[in-house]
Amino acid sequence: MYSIGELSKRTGVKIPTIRYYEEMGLIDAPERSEGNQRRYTKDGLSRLSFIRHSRDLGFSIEDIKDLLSLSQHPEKPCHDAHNIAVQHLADVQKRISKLKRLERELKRLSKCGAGNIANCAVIETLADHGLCETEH
Amino acid sequence: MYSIGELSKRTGVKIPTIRYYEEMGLIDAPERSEGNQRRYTKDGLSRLSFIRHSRDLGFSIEDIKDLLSLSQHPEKPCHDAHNIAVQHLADVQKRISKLKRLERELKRLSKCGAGNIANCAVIETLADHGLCETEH
DNA sequence: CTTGAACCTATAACTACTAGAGAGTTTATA
DNA sequence: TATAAACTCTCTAGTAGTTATAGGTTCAAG
Repeated sequence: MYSIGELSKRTGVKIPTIRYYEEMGLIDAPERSEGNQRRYTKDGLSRLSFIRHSRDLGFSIEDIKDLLSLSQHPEKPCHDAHNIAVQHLADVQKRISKLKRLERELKRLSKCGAGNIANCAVIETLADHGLCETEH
Repeated sequence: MYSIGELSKRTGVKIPTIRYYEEMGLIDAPERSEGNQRRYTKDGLSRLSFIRHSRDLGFSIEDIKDLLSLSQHPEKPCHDAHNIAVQHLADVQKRISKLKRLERELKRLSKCGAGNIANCAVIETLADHGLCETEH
């Protein structure tokens, strides 16, 4: 049996976040001690690790709910889990290419040689989208 | 003079968002019509464009406040604007490399050949961080 | 003058947490 | 066994940057 603090240390998930996950229905409400404190089993620990790990990989709470309920049914086909991962991969790739465009723009922008605001490329570029090299 | 709806169409910023920016002090409260509706000038339009453009580039509301007040003082040196942009560039580059690690992991993860959940690499990997190739 | 679109304020929801107050519980040590 | 330190409890509110909703008012065209 782990207290919430121990669970937190073992998984790296902060205490209020664990309680938040409980409220959101990601983890079951655990048993309580006589004094009403949460007491977790090994199962609770591994479920929270799963969540932690999924969050690290950027899955949303909703996605994780789906993944968790899938993982509860080992006999089912895994298209669904697969689809969630592939969809998420697509999202990540979209974000990467958007950020790369942004990086190019900011690099250009930060090469400002002017001495004062009046001729500063940063301000000028922000004021006028037409000066941009790429669309965003 | 533009109504809020016209301003919204011209800048691509949604109406509630414009009102939110006003509340946050990013834009000045504009004059009102006799019936208490907002009426914007060309200045209001270009200020909002500046904001829109800065948000597109991922600057925070606070950064934009600084950039706006800098742009109001053309005689000042532009180190500050420059610093904000450079700092932001560093953030963006950090985000990119984090996402790329994630992309690698997800690509590996989504190549799941199993037929059912029991052997599905997606679920398995999420359940056990030890199976990951990279740190995250 | 009427109608319908656009506008007003105020409030709540969203995501995924984090922080704080004030009270109760558990555990380690004297 | 007493007490103090550390931990946990619930509840509320705050974060960023919007978006949505409700119930009412105003504007512009026909």
